Formats: sequence, C-alpha cells, structure tokens
Amino acid sequence: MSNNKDKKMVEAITSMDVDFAQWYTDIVKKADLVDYSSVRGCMIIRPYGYALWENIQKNLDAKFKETGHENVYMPMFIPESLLQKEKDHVEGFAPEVAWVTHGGQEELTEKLCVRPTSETLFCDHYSNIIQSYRDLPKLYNQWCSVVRWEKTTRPFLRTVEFLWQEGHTAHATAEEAQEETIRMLNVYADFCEEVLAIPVIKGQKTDKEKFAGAKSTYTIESLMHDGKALQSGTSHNFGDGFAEAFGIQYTDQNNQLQYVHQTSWGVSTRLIGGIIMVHGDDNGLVLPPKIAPIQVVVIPVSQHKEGVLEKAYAIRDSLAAKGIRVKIDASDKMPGWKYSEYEMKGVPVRLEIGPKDIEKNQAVLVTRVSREKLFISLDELEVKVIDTLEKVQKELYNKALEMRNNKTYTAVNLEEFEKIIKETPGFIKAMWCGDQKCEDTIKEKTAATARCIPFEQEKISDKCVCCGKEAKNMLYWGKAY
RNA sequence: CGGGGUGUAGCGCAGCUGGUAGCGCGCUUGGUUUGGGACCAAGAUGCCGGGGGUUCAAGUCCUCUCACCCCGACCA
Repeated sequence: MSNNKDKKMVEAITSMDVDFAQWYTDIVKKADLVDYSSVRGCMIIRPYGYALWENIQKNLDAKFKETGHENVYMPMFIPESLLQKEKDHVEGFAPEVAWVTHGGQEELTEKLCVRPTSETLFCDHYSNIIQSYRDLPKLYNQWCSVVRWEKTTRPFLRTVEFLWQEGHTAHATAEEAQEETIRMLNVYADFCEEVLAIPVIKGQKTDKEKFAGAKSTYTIESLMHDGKALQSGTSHNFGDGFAEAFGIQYTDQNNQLQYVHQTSWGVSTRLIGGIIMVHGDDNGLVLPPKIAPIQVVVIPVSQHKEGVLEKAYAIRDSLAAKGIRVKIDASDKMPGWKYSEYEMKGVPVRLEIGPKDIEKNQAVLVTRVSREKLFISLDELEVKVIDTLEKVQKELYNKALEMRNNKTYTAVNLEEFEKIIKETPGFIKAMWCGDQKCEDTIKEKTAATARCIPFEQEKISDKCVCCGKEAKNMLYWGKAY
C-alpha cells in the first residue's frame, strides 16, 4: 500500500489471523448486518442481518409446529415477587436484570424486571390453566426479545437486549419431559447441521454449567474459527422443581394431585454470530445457501450496451420462478465493486452476464467459496444454479466439520491440557472424575470450561485429566464465547 | 467491577510550543467509463462529546462529567 490510490481500491477486512475480534467486527459492520446504537450494549439489526434472523425463524418455527408446539406471547415485565419464587433461578439471573421502578412520575409499589427469560411467567400461567391430565401436555413457544444487563457486549454474541425463542412445556410425567428435552435438542442440532451447515456436539452440561433452576441442561456446542466454543442452543429438563415452586398441579386418572414436569429450550440471534465465525473468511461473510437472504446475485456487465439488462432481468425472473432467492444489481457501480460487495455479504452464487456472454449464450457462474469462474450455457442455467446451491451447502458443512476436527484435541493430564489451550485453542476431549473441584481447577488454570458431557462417549484414558482419580466421563472442554 | 484507550464532517483520521478547522473515503451535479472496488471537473457538509475554568484568544491547557471501544473478572 504505497499510496492512497491503492488503499481505496480495497476496503479491507482485517485478516482473521491478525485480529479475530476485529475481523468479526469488520464483517458485521461491512456486510451491513448490524449498526451500533445510542443505547449501550444494544445493537441495531439492519435489514440484511434481520433477513438472516427471519430465515432462522421461518425454518425453526416450522419445525416447532411440526412437533406440536404453539406460539404465545407473554408480558415483557415480571413482578419482583414472581421472579423470586424459584430460589436457584433468581440467584442465577438477579445480577443481570434490569428493573422498572417508575410508571410515569409515580414510583411503583412493586418493581418490575424486564424479562431476562420467561420461565416464571410461563409457570405462573401454567398454574392457572392446568387442572387435569387432559390439559397436558402444554407445548408453548414464544419469539421475543429478552434483556440481560451484560457488562461487555459484542454484536450477536452478547448484547444487552437480544432476540430469541423460548419453548416452555409442561408434561404429566418425568419420562415425557425428558423425551421432549431431547427431542428439541435434536431439532436444534438438525437445524444447525442441515440448514446452517454448522456441525455440533450434542451433550449434557455439568452441574456447574447447567441452567439456573434446571434438573439437567443439554446443549449443542459448535467450534469457531478461532478455536473458541459457542453454546449454540440449550434444552433444559426442569423436573418438577418449578412446578413445586409455582404450584402447577393436575389431577391424574386416579384422582391424585400431581406436579407437572417441565422443559424449556432456546436459541438466539447468537446463531448468526456462529454462522459468521464458522463459515466466514478474509473476504467477508460466507452464507450457507439454505439460510442466505440472497442466494444468487445477478451482475450485468457493460449494462449500458444493448440487450444486457434485458437478459439480466430475464435470468433473474427465471431463477425467481424456481423459488430461488435472487437479486439483480443494476446500479451504476463498477462490476468489480459489485463482485467485492456481494462477496463481503456472503452471497453463495454470483452470475455475471455481459455482451460477450450473450453472444455465446452463456453466463459466468462464480461461487463464494471457490471464487472460480465457470461458463454456463443459458439453456441449463436454472438446473446448474440449483445444483450449485446444493453442492455449496454440503461443501460448507464438510469444511466446517474438517475445521472442527482439526481443532479437536485430547489431553490426559493438566500439562497437556494447558499447552493445548495456550498454543492451539480448540475443543479438548478429556476424562473427568465428576468432581466440581476439578472443573474449578481447570478453569482457574486455563480459563477453559466444561462444554458438555457428549452423548457419544470415548475413552481417552482411565483417569481424570485434573486429579488423576478414576474417571467417570469424557468431556469436551474449551474456551467459550 | 479493575486496567488501558478514544471522542473533531455520514465514516476513517490529522490538527506540534494556544491565534478561530483540514485530509481521505462517502455524498450531490455534469461528463467520460463499465469483464475484480473507474476517472475528470464543479460542489455541499462542523455547537471539535458536554459543563466549568485559565487566557486578549481554547480541538489545543486545567478540571469535572458523559459516552463508547479494547483487555481481564462474570454471563444465551
């Protein structure tokens, strides 16, 4: 970069190897996903970012409905007394709730918290509407935003207000609740892998890491490019703890009063952070076709020349007719500018059409991942594009899986563990005795936490990686977002 | 909540030992361009984060304050 002319040619994204955090920030800003707002810790989700969320919603919502769930909407405020009904739950959330103390000029007799999560509201409601076993199960979900007064924030990964979905269900038996917990964990896992092309580890949280008030918490964990883990979705089995605290009882077939068994599960806009950090590269965002707001962008070249724009629009229309999310950019920017712009935005497929192509009855197809130019006959364009989108979807998953595998290590003692965390961050598979003290020690020494006890167990050794006593389980460990 | 940093045009910044604000990008208009972020010309854009001081004079010095960012401790 010897002079200003060079500089303005490429509005560079910081390389992820140089500064991963800056790379991330560059992408969310330059791909027009978010803007910072005047409200501390709160982000503005811009149309392109929101379109991603809408696609996530559309997809998941359909899956929730297929599995028998209904959408509801709860108040955004929770009276203090209600929040305090379940002891562990309050303790878990109290440090980060925002309080409303005034209505207009008047001080409220009971302050209201802005929901950090809605268990208490659902429980309160369930205690009113559930009487008989005939009322069960209740399978509710809500799409909303919640507020947690976080001290440090980053777009999508941790913000004071964030969008999410929270499912809350009530069941007659412990078995049903457990089934539901796992069912929804699998819905999330399938969604991540098939739609977002993000491979996940399914497993259970240790007691230390489980949700405040839950009997058990299950999680899907994914691995980012910088070797940090992202908890991408959680599903909790509450047992009857909340039911006891809130008096949610029903009369069973034998006229006996019983407590319900409950679950809750959620994913948030954090998933978008995951998409960015799993698939993105130094040229910007990379979006899996199934979630991309724009799957194909058509760029006319020399568009002032006779027939070019007409052809470009015709291509757009024919692809749109096949159900492809396609956009044409007929602005008067240079073609090169447009190439870079849509690469930055992670659009999976670009089609170029210019006078030379029209002459040869072809278009130029370039995928975001390979950036290779392919000449496609216009006669088979639709088929080729659909084909390419499917191929890219699979490719991204495979690439992500390979990346995760390359960054997954095993450790049999603390020295090994520490060395890995320091030198080659990633997932560490290591044995654990089951004692929380060892979890604490590892966290103190390495800043890594137990990500989960995976369903798929392996035997790395017989002994706990920390204390050397007999091991109970193999855990995934790592530094997390 | 500890440590560090930054607030000057829409964005990124410069502005030294005080003298009344500038550069690049972007934006507007016109023209030439268009196959990897075009070029020329002419424009428009400022409560220098806020309050209070010092001074003949304050982006510049002092002081208080607010906000944001980064690194740690805590968290979807």
